Amino acid sequence: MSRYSAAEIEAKWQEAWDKAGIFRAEVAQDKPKYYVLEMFPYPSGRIHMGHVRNYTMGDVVARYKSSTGHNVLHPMGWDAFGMPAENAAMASGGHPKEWTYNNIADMRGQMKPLGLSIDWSREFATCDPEYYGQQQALFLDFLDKGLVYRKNAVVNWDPVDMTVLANEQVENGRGWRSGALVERRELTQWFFKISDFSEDLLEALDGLDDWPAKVKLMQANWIGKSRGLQFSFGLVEGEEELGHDRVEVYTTRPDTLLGASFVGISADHPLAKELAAKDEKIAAFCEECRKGGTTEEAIETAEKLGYDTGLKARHPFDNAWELPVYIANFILMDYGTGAIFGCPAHDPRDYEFASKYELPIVTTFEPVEGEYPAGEAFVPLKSEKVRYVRGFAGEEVQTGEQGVDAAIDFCEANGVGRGVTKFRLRDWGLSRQRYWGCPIPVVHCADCGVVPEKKENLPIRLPDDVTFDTPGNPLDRHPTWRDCSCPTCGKPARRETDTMDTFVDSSWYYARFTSPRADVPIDMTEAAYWMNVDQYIGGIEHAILHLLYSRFFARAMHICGHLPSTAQEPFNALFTQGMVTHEIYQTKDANDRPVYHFPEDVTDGKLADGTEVEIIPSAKMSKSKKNVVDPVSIISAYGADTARWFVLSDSPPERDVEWTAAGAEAAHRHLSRVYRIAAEIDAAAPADATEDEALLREMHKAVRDVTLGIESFGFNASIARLYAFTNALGKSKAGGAAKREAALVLAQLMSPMTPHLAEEVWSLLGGEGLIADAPWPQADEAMLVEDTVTLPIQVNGKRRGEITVPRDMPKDEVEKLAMSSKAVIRTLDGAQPKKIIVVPGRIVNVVV
RNA sequence: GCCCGCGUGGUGGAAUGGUAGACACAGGGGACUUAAAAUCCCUAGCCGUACGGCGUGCCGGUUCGAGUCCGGCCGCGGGUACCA
Repeated sequence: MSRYSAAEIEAKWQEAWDKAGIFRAEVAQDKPKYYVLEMFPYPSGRIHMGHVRNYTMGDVVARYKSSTGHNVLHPMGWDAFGMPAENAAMASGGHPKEWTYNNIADMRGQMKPLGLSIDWSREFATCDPEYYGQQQALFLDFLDKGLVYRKNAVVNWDPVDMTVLANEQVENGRGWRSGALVERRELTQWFFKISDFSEDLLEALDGLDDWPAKVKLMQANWIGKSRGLQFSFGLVEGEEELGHDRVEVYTTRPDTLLGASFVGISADHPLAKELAAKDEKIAAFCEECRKGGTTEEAIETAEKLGYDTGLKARHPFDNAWELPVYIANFILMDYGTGAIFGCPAHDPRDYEFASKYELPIVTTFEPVEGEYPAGEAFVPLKSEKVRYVRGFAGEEVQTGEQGVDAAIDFCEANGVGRGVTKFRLRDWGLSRQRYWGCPIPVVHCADCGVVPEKKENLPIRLPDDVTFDTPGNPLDRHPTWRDCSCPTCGKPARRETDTMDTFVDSSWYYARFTSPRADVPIDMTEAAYWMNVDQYIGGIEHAILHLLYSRFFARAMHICGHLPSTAQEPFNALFTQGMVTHEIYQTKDANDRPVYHFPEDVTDGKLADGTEVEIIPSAKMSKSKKNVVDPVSIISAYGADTARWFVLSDSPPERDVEWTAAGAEAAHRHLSRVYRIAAEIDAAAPADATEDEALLREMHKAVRDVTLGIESFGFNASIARLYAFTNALGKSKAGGAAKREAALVLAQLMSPMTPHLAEEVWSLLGGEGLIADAPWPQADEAMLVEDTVTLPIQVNGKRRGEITVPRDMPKDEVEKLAMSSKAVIRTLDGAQPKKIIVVPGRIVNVVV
């Protein structure tokens, strides 16, 4: 008997699958289709365990669906544009294109040995001109339909490198290379009108039954629908001096209007700009407000700063009541009207601000019962009832929600503003001042203005002859690339040098996979058959942006005739998987700074020279912490099936999984055991045919449980069940025929996770054809029914004993039996039960 | 700061509101072996010699019954619109 040799087996079966071409997906109208997609990888150059886990999960689904009669589409591609390629070019002088395509070749080479059931004929990279050219065509169609426009928006500006920085390139408010203090600066940028779809994107979440509730909640909060009051404060100084006689504000808490203590405006508000033009101190303060990065986090956590403009605003309910007007650094021009009224008593930010500038804090409502909180803003849930002490509409005691509604009604009736619905969702700025992205296909003409490029001129290709020796966008400083002629008038003109956000690339790749070589963005016949993605799998980090942008894109593509209306929600089911983590091994250098060590250099908590390492609990694998395990080395040591089995076995798929060397060895030992059990089935062993039924019952239960596990993404549960079934098979004294049947079914149940080993066992035991082509086994209901059940017996909710009864025993008989059991008699000790609860087939609880 | 998650033995984890710890790792004991490896069997939450008590991050609540539901804390992770 030969031993389990993953290397031999895996190469053999991968070749067999290739030869049979079974993963090639083609339209077949007579079969139900199933489209499985994992979020495609960024080509960093090396696959990591997270990829192995993500793609193995997709592969389990793909192989399972295929064996249940579906025509499966399971493609793979590369999210190939982005900053790391440019960073690599800056660091080591290469070219982003060369770097990216080399990385793709490397990663493809590392991925293929995993034995994934992928249709590689559909592979593409988003940096292929054939892909981004079609993306440019989509952009032009969007432009034509009014879904794209230009406006000013703020970016992180590095005043030393004279370049725009990404948020991750800003560290503690400074540019990562220059170290200069970053400023917010306005640029004219291209935008997608995603805000036109706010209501639809929000409402359609309800229909996404197979999406995680948390993702839908996050998206709903992100879209942020709110109802509030828009009104204006009249300014005490008239418009002769200012050009402004009022400040328009939006508030979601108009019920607290009598608690107003100041009016705040953004440093980018037109009024602030006007004041800044006349007053150097105000100008300097507005500059101060623009310091730091553009992230919401940076703005929200920065110290609250305000500047009293000296202007006064009149309270809308009382002309004599004057409020100071402040410019404040925490008010965003992008949201609402760029101006607020401050109600310190019921808003933490306003409270902090008012405390700092010694502004009044006026309570408008109190708790119905209990203490009013001291030293902080009182902000109960809007659904909670409060007592209004400075209310002006509705009941004295009502919920915040009722108070807001009543306040809006009152204000509208009295001519103070109007109730409006607003969304937090902002339009999607897609301009990037970078080289390695899809060029925006428009031309700037001195006479015609901004003109779309002609479709027949697409793709607008990136030039290859660029350098990265100086900061900034190489397209801007290229000697000739910008030169072109105006598509409208033919005169010399200049190309747009902004490229697209890489989120654009990943917002439609799922649709392009249905017709990856089409000379239009999407072949509608193919899309009609293959869309939607039936199961999408990827990381929770994409819960908001990528998925929201993709949902918008599918709608926009439909409007432009590139997707059927049924594909406007492109992902039927979503699954978000956890990360692969590993413990971290650390020692300290002479200066007490941490030094990290690779897992392969640590044995029993010691380095080769005997130095003890400190073990830090598991964290996401990262190169800087050296807590990485390379899938390539695992595959060469144990085989792909072991890696696949392990990443699925130890944790629920939505949670993180910790990679441990011991776990990987155990996985490999188990697979060897399965191989050995299968190989030994033919050998003569003492057999007892009366054991057959017990084994076959176990088999049918395993079929039921493993199938249920796969269908509900409980891969770890399926694997636990497979361990148990393997143990039963290993110990069984049943006859050869029953064992052979059980082992063939075991191979089938394992085939989505460990396809190579499954094929080997299948062929060893005389299975017909490829296991990858065999139909999924069915559980026989008759074999699943148990005659008796064991019921735990509780007294006052504590378990005191158990009884075994026929499964359909009537309640009162179960009750009698329970009451006469030794455990109950002893525990009751003569006491009379108040109540006896019998849950059939589940539990008996005696309450004293 | 704000939004969303997660927290169970020495470890990874299991558990439609119904026997907490399935399955596995590490551990302990044993069989086989001259010995080892491999394999197989048994054992195992914690405390207590038995009966028993305590246990799912912490505090409180709902329930006959809570890991699971509700409220409040603590810790960790994801997102925060130019990382992908």
